[in-house]
Order: sequence, then structure tokens, then C-alpha cells
Amino acid sequence: MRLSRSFLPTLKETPADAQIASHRLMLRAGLVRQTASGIYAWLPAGLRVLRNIETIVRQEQNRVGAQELLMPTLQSADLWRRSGRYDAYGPEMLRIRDRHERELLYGPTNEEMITDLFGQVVKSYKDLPKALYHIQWKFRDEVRPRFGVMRGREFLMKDAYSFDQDYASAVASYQRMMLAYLRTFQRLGVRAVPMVADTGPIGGELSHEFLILAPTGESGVFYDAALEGQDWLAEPVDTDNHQALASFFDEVTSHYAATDEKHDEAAWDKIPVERRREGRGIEVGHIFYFGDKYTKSMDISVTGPDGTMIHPEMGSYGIGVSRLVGAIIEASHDDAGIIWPESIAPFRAVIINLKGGDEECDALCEKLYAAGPDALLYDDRKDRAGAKFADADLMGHPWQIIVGPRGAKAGLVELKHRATGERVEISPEEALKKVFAV
RNA sequence: CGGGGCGUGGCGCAGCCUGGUAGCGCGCUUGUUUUGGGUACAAGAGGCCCCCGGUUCGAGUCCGGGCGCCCCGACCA
Repeated sequence: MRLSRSFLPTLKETPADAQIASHRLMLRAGLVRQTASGIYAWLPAGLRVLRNIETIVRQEQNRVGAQELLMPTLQSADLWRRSGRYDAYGPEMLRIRDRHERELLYGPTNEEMITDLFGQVVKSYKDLPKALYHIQWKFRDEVRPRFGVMRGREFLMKDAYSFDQDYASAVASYQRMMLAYLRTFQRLGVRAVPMVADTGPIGGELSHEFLILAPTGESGVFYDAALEGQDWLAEPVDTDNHQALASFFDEVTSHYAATDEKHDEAAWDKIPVERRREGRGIEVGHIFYFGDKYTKSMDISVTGPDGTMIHPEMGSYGIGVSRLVGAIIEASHDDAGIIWPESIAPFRAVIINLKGGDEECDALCEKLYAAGPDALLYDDRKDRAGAKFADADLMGHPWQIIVGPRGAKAGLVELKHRATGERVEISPEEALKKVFAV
């Protein structure tokens, strides 16, 4: 993308509405614009980040056998009456009437709809297990939206739902998702720690929240340092093998990790002091087993092995995709701006032409840019070097390829790494090689 | 939902108390200048002062009503 032709409105001054770092930076870096309280338009650069996150989420969901579909944003009230939640949900649900006075709602979640769809199709235990997911916009009419996209009313969410014939199989589905989540967050370039969450009336221990560690997080977190540095991408787990899944799950959950709500001082004290980690976290994912709550209330059943009807056991698994954009920035920025993890950055690098109009500079920049016009942002604006540097740091591209007249004459560019601030003078070819190295 | 605050060019703000022809910085346009971390100078463009009603000779300013948005708390993926 050529910056001169782009729709990337960076701001020098901080908009008055933005309080926390991620919100400020998202507005300043031209990722989003607010259109109503808690509702945002995603501008090109922001949308790229959103799509990059989606892609990783999608790949990891598919990898554990979940199938993608797409359910609508609007749902009928009747569907929700079947589970009893239409009246139970409260004012956070946005209720709408169409021209025929039919009652609709803008979906805050999709348990009812997926359960209904599942029931229409699956009739036998032989078709289980099934895991289905979609990535769709949701709406919750928060009393008080704030923190930009981290607590908006409209938000993009990946929600998956599993269906199993019995508890043991449901547990395996849950454990599979736990693995998918650990891999997903690792690939997103952030540390998200799974913490035991409240299971409410269901009971048991099959509910975990995933929290990204950031000083501005809404919850206090306590965890064992043993959970740091584990590489889920390098240690393959056979997700078809219940035994392998169980031992993986036991290993993860054997280490202490809890939010302040569930914090247990006694258990905490047993952890060696040097391994205790305490801080704040932002919830970006939640996995939950809830058994036959919906299959029962909506009367969805399949034929079991012995010919009797059974209500499948369900679990649901959410990832706040749009919220992640804000949360990742909270965890990864400095005074100058955003520091994108390479895996989700809107552009891999920005090419900074320090002297537009100079033949050698222009030619070298064009040559570099031709190596990947979609992955690279070319700052060809007729602006001063300082402004370009400031915008590059603000937008947080992992790499900056700086082309000036001196270097261009010598056939060299300067490559700056945003995260470390490290700069090297190297050939254009080497620079591109580094930028596109995975 | 309790408490507080704010709506004035694209952005950040002043003006309102004490009514009298709307101002500053940034950004934008044109020219000159500068050329490795938001350059300087000059000349410009751009405003239903959130909306409706009232008071007044006259309302951005005073009064009433409405709408929108933000912050603290409670709540929440």
C-alpha cells in the first residue's frame, strides 16, 4: 500500500475521548473510528489486524476438527423463548421489532441457534462428536461502554460449540479446545494464561478464562511461573487420543493460576516464592462445559447406542477477536506507539523514503515495494523525515526500511526493528529477506 | 443504574460567570524555505457555536426541554 493513496488517518494529538493506551493508540494509528457509543468502524489498517487474528484463530480451530459456519446476527425471539433465556437475559440484549411486529434480537451469543441447527441435522450418536464455530459480530447493550474496542457494545467474536454423546467425550472436546487456545494465543504473539473460572450452577472444573497479562487489566491474576515459556506449537498432542489429551490437560492445570475472584491463598503459599507471578490481566477467551443445559431445555436429542434418546453434552468456547486487538496493544506498546507482534501486524514493514523526488531514493524504494505491495506500506508522502518516523513508530510495523540519499548511493538501506529499536545498515535484498523471514 | 462532566472549523481547546458581528494551536491549501526524528516564514480556505423553544433591540453566552458523548462506581466476553 502506498501511504499517499491510503486511508490511514494518523493523529498527532490524542482524541479527548480516549483514556487508556490501546484506545488512544488505535485512534491515533488510524485503526478505528467511533461511530456511536461502544460501536466502531474498522479502517483499513485495523481491519487487516482483525483479519490476521481471525486467520490464526480459524486455522487453530480447524486444526482440532472444528468446522466453520456462519450464523446470522439477527435471531428470532421465539428461538430464545425455547431455552427460557429471552426473559432471563435482561436489558443487555438488544431487542428489535420488524415491520410485522415480529420480535427479533441482535445476538449476544449463539447457543440457542447452534443447538437448534444441530438438532435439525444430527440424529444419531454415531455422528458425534461435532464441533462447530463461527466468527461473527455480536451485540451486548453494555450499560457503560468504555476502553475503546475492549468493552464495546458491538464486538467480533469467535464462538465454538461442541456436542458429545457422554461426559468423557465432552471432556476430551474441552481439552482439545484448551490446546487450540494455547496454540492460538502463542501464535498471536501474546501470553494468555488459562485460569480456573467460575462454573456457576454447573459445577465441576471445566471452565477456564484466558487472560492476557497487561498492567491495565480488569482482573488481578496470580499464577505459577511454570506456565511461562511453554511451547505449544513444538509439542504435538494427539488430539484423537483421550489419554494424550488428558495428560496434556493435567500438565497445564496442575500449575496454579487464578484471578482474584478465585484466588486461594493457601494454594498460593505452597508455590515457591520465586515462581509466584502476580499482575493484572484482560480476559480474551473463555471455554466452558455446560452439559445438557440447552439440549435439554430445547429438547434436542439423538439416538444413543442402546436405542434410547440422549441429550448431547455441550461446551462453548469464545475468543474476543475485536477485543484482542485492544488487549494486544495494551500488552505491547511504548511511548511512541504500538509494537505489533509480527503474526498480526497490518503490514510487515514500512518503507520510509526520506527524500521523495530524489531519483536514487525513489528508484530504490520502488524496487523494495515491488517485492510485496500488499504486505508492505510505502511511505511515499511528501513529508519530512521526522513525521514519517513518528508515524512509523506509532503504527507499530515490525520493521522499518529506511531509504535515504546517502545509503541509496551506496546501495544500502537501514533496517530498524520496532520491538528492539535495533538498526542495521544492509543491502536491500538482505533487508527484504529479514522482513519476510517467518 | 447512582454520581460527575462535556458538546464551539478535521483534531485539541479558549470564549459563556459579567449578552454586543467567533478566537488560538495543530491539521488542510498555495508559495518560498528546510531535508535523518512532527522545519520556518508568508498568504489563504474552512464554523447550522448539538437540536428545539423561551427571554431580549440583540443569545455561542441567560432560562426551559430534548439528544449525543465521556469519566468514576456497580456490572460485564
